[in-house]
Amino acid sequence: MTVKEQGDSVLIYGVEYFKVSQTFDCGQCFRFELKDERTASGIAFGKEITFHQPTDDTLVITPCSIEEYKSVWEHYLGFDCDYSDVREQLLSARPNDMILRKAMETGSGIRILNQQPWEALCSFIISQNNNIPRIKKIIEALCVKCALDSGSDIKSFPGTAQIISLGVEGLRDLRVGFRAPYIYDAAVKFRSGEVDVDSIKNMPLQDAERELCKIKGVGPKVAACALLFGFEKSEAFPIDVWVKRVMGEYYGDLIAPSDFGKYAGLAQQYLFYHRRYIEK
DNA sequence: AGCCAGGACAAGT
DNA sequence: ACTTGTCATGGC
Repeated sequence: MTVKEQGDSVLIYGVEYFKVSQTFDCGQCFRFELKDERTASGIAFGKEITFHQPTDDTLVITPCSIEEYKSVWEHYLGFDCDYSDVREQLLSARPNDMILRKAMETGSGIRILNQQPWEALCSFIISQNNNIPRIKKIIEALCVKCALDSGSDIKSFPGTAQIISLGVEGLRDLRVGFRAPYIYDAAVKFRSGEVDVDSIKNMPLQDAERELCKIKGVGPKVAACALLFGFEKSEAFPIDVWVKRVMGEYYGDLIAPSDFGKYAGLAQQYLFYHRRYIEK
């Protein structure tokens, strides 16, 4: 991939295995909207940003400098990862898996985003027993409320301190329902360091999961999502209702996450996307 | 109108 | 160790 600066944008050429539409509309992040099939706008890392893909192998990031791309967006987008190599490793882990092959085709433009740990965890606590449109709505309301309270002009994802000052009742007012004490407990444990981001990143998967599950309202599924999307755990494998369907219908429950190897999380995302795609 | 949603938890087998 | 009811809310 080659990168160059042009005006207030960064242009990237030689993009592979990436589609704005699939990556930002596959249920892994909740703060981006598709303006059209080739454009997504939203907020991440406290910055308003637009990703536009005029052709399949070109990406335009606005506003952005080369330095910002290198320090923020390259890793966020997973552009520092060789997807043709990763996909080969997936295929060699499952040489005769025609379902996975098919799913890798339909979702070939999905990349796992590297989101900020706290945002990922908090978002997926909100996601439990909830649907994607409403998850987005709640997160937006939360960000608007906190931006208002702090007098910020940009709706950054609120930090743990802001969540704590909202309090459980303040969270309830945002219609998060029974998740209010969960979000609050997560903020407290993150802030105190009882749950520590850096040490979790350095733990093996099962230990990391156990750490996150010390938070009230965080179970195996929410933990797996946070680990995959926010803690760079490529082997984390979230099992929600859709993936459960896939595993039952296609594999007859005769498969385990570890069968997909080191990049099980990406396989999961392909399968999740494919199964929901078929439904529509 | 009623079922369901990127679940977790407590209580009951 | 598995099942079941409950939780708050609104999208479809």
